[in-house]
Amino acid sequence: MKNNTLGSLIWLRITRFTHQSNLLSNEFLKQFDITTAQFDVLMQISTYEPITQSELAKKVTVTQGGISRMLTRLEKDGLIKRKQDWKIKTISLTNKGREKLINAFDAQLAFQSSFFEESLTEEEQKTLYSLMSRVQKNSEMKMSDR
Amino acid sequence: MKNNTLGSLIWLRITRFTHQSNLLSNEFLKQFDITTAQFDVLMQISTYEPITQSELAKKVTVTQGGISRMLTRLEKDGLIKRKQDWKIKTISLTNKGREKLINAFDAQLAFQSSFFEESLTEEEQKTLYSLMSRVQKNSEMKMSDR
DNA sequence: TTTTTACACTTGACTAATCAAGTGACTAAA
DNA sequence: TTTAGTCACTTGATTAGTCAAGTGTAAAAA
Repeated sequence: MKNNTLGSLIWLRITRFTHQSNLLSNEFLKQFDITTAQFDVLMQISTYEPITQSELAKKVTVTQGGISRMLTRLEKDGLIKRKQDWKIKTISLTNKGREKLINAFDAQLAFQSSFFEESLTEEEQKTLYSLMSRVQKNSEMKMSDR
Repeated sequence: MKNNTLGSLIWLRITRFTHQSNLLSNEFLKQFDITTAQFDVLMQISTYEPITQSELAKKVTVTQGGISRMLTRLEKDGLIKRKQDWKIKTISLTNKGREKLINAFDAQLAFQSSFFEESLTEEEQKTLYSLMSRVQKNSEMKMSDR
């Protein structure tokens, strides 16, 4: 077993950061009685509603099965509604869901941003964004040609 | 709802990348009959063995409960062994676990690195590493003072 | 000596995701 | 008109994690 590569060190940092910031974010969002994953889904619905489940699944990069269960939970909490239109199901926010999202939106974005604003300058954040964009696009490409 | 901040855009890229690269990595590691999370744990055990469960939990940034379940799975597969020493349990690799890790190690590190090597220059990778290190350390700090 | 405290670990209830097999409804070929 | 196919969605089995309450053992206090 040879030594750690630069790439594997970056990978570890990114993985750890994602895990930690997710935990902190879930803790933060508890005041709105919502999780990070749910916030993500609600955001996408509010942007694209009315939207089908399969389209939504693609937007949040989750499988059909994953989105099905997630929506079941959100529906149970009364945040979204599914309507059987023809043979597909159309998703939209309920008033309760819309309210919850509006309440959480600014706070959550500020919270997410704080991770970077606290540790990097504006210039460095721009650099990080451009580097991560390229890395992420590359992995997206790898996903599609499987 | 005001517009997206720079930080929230970075956050999205990082989150998506982590999710995608994890899926791809799990797919890749199937040839070794192991998952990304398991590889991570085996790596830490091999570096620090013999190690207690609570120490290990800290190394892989997972809760006590999480590591307990993970080790149950790894033990069931015969990759690690737990020994009740005094009142604490000491974890170490079995021969099977050590072999599996040695087999997968180089390939997995090369796989992880490929994400960055394919999309960034050596110089850019160094920049990304230094930026992500600072961001991750900041989130680690936030984790500890809760 | 009994009782409390502290620590290491486990477990139950839950969220969130995967894959793969299973429904249910409409569409097109036999 | 029956049959086969396709598409959108659901569901069962599994992995992986959280939190919080529970268990068992050893040391310290009563």
